[in-house]
Amino acid sequence: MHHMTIAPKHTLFSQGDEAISLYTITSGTLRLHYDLPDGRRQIVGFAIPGDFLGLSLDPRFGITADALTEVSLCRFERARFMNLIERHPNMMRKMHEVASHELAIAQEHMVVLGRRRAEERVASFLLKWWHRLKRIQGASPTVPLPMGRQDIADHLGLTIETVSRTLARWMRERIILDVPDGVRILDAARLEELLGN
Amino acid sequence: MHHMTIAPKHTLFSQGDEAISLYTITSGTLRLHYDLPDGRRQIVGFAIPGDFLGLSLDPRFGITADALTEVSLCRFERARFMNLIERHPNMMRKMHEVASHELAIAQEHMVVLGRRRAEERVASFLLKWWHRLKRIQGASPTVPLPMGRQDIADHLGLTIETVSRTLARWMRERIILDVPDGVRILDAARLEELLGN
DNA sequence: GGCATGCCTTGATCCGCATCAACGCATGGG
DNA sequence: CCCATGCGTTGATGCGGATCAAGGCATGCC
Repeated sequence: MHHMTIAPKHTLFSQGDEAISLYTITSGTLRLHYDLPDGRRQIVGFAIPGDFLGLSLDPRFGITADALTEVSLCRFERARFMNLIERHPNMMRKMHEVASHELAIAQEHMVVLGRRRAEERVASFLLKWWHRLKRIQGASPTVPLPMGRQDIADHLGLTIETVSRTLARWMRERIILDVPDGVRILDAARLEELLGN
Repeated sequence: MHHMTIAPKHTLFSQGDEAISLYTITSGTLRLHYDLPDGRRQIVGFAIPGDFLGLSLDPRFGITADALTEVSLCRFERARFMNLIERHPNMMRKMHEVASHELAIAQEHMVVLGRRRAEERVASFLLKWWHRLKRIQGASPTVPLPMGRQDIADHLGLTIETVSRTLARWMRERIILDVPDGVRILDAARLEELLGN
């Protein structure tokens, strides 16, 4: 086990790399994405403190992880970690719990990508991100957005223009307020409504 | 542990149900879907013999599973199963392997839903389904499609019309051949090409 | 300062797929 | 048989979001 830090825009691991390590994040945000050879990109999620990376048992990473901010994390040599953990059923159970919870999250995101309209997608993203950050920064209505507009677009299956226009409209309508490096949520109820359950 | 059978169009479990059981499929096909209150539906996957259902540790099912064909399966009382399995690290490890593999599948499907065009989506579906069935029915170029066109559409984030037109075009172009309850793949290389890697 | 670079915004236009509509065809029940 | 029902196909039209294009505004380097 070994502490480490990576700088913004640097890559922790890439899709196809041998998955010899496993990480837990202690500070910062990463984006997790799958890249197509022609440049199209799908961000499958963002990782924040408390999250695990590489807990899959596949021999290679299926996705790329890179830092949006400065990121601190603990790195474990995987073979050793698995060895250790297999002696502790509770730990193993916990790992499985985390993995299967991530599966549920992924399935919900499929609904967003497959069946929701642009505005619903952005509302879904903003509300989910906000709720997720509560564990870290409490219930503040100010939501930091360390990812750029293009990242949000690549997470939601939209273009940067559509994301930008949607947020701009909400600012005009006083649903959100533009603040440095994020937004402040003024009318969460309205956002829930736009989400359309 | 207990064998059981369910009839086509019948529901095994619904989203929100208490997840007291866990299943392994021995024959037949199910669709797994997430429903929005307004009727929109996302099919997150199809389950075939060998697959597990309900191995998540969430107390409730996040999705609905219903039978497309007659389905046979083994049902386990979950608490008992988990109790048993925690004494067997190898089993637990296997469960985790299955869950994390499903997560990888789900992430790949996000790319399809978020970043691929209609024709690529259908090609992706057809090829993946075909490869998956090889484990069951060998390498035959005849692909049974127990799911209807609407199900394919709801899996791919398209409409039934787009799926129907795409398959019809491929039939005209002799890429596939219409056979009862499925299609025969005549030109797999062309499909791979249409997938665009 | 001047200029380049990266990121975001805003407007105009376009197009891929959804929507709307009609029809075909099988199955089953009276 | 007739008719209803469910599912798939096919064509015509429309629209939501992509694409194309231009400009704004930081930041940083020379």
